[in-house]
Amino acid sequence: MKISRTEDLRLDCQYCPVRHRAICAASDGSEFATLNDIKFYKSVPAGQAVARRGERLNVVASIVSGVATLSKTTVDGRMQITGMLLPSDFIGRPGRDTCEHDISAVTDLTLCCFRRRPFEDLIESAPAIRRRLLDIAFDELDAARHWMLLLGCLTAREKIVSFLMLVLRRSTLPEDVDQPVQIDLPLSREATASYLGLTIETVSRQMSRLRKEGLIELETARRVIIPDTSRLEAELENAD
Amino acid sequence: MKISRTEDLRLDCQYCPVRHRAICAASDGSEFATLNDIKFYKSVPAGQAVARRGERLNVVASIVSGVATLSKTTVDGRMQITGMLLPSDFIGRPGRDTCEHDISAVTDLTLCCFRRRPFEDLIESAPAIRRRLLDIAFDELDAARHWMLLLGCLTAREKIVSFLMLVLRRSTLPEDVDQPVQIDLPLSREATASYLGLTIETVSRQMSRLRKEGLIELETARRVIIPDTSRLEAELENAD
DNA sequence: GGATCGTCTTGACATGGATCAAGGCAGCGC
DNA sequence: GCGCTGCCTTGATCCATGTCAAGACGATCC
Repeated sequence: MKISRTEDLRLDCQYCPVRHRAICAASDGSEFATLNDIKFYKSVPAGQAVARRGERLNVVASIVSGVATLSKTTVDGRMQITGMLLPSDFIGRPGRDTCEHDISAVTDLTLCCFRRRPFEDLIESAPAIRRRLLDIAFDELDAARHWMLLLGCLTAREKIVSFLMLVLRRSTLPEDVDQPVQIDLPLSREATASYLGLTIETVSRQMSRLRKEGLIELETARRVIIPDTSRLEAELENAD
Repeated sequence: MKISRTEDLRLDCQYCPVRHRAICAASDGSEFATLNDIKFYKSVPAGQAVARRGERLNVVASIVSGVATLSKTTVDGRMQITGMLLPSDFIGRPGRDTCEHDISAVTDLTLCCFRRRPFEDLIESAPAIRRRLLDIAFDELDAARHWMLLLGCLTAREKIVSFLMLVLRRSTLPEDVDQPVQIDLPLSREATASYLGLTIETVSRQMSRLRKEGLIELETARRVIIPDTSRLEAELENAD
């Protein structure tokens, strides 16, 4: 995709919903002003590719709103989603001009973009951004390795529960603990299956089973109610 | 593990076998001199833990020689090796004082260590080190995500072939292409199984099958001869 | 309402890899 | 030599998950 400037769509950074978690989180003063100055917003509609593997990618970006996936596909069509990108997550790699993954917009997406070259220069001169970037990279690395444990060792049921807990953690926090919580799954069954290294049928069956056991309720296929968070989490007592 | 200074064991960096691939690769001049100055070597015997998950780790290090693994274990004992660390690979995380993984010496290990705090300071003042560190982190992230494709989508046979190709790539380069190549597997069957998300029996069976098909020869269980590299690689035509 | 389409669920069956169990083989101490 | 011990291989069997197939459900359009 050619990412081009979407004029006018420029929220002032100080009102940005991901101000305190994104790449800019640790910046203030002139660093923050510079970021505010050189950023530009970009919208990507649901279903569209943000970038494809091997493609040139001359921007880096933070997700302001929406959900995207990182994925890889074998030549015969098997796909693995290697990351689910939620608001505040970072896209792109400074110092590398081609993209290692397919990046897809799962929902409509708002990206806060920076042209790669100026951003790379900024890294050199802006210590808070640089530290945040390094921290983001290592956090992502830890998360990826943790996901390897899930893919390599966990059962289908444990994978599903892990996924639900992941979505729960990244959701807007429930005000009351021990109250029933409602979460909206960001991914379709197909994408969920691909993320967990399962098939769509297995995902569906395990969800049904959790429902029959009363661990979750399914208001719709994508809207899940968790009556008792701790009981669901207890399903992971052996995993994790 | 308490990593303590091992005096006298201080090779001059300019003769270091991993000089051009490790964290120091991009450094020269005063940066390089500083690294040379503050580094200390540490030996870890085969089988011993370098660090355990959750443990405090006040050093970062490069592997000078030997092989180590990163792994995670579920409470009920299922283990996933999340990384195989070979000479020049980096251990530790600046900005974080506890270790996310179990790190084990597979063979006798020589580590080139830096105390974490001084190293963190160095990152701030030494641009080449900082850039190299960022690059290492992103490379590791790409590798981890690529491994997720392997764990989630590949068959046992494809996993084994991928592993053999990985070892081949990281081995001392064969002078002649299209000549039979001999590789020594750094991991036991058990560790290999854990790395690939398989059982030891499946690893053994797939190795035997590749042998019967003439794709590999097994001089011993750990020493593999690949008569025709391209034929083995062709086994991955659908994967990867 | 009915037709259509995409997504999800459910059932029946197949199978790749796990599990359980036995034995081989090399290295080492005696 | 002999008996360990650790690691690896092989065989028999099982089972969790994949595969194939049929519907169910909800949204949208007419």
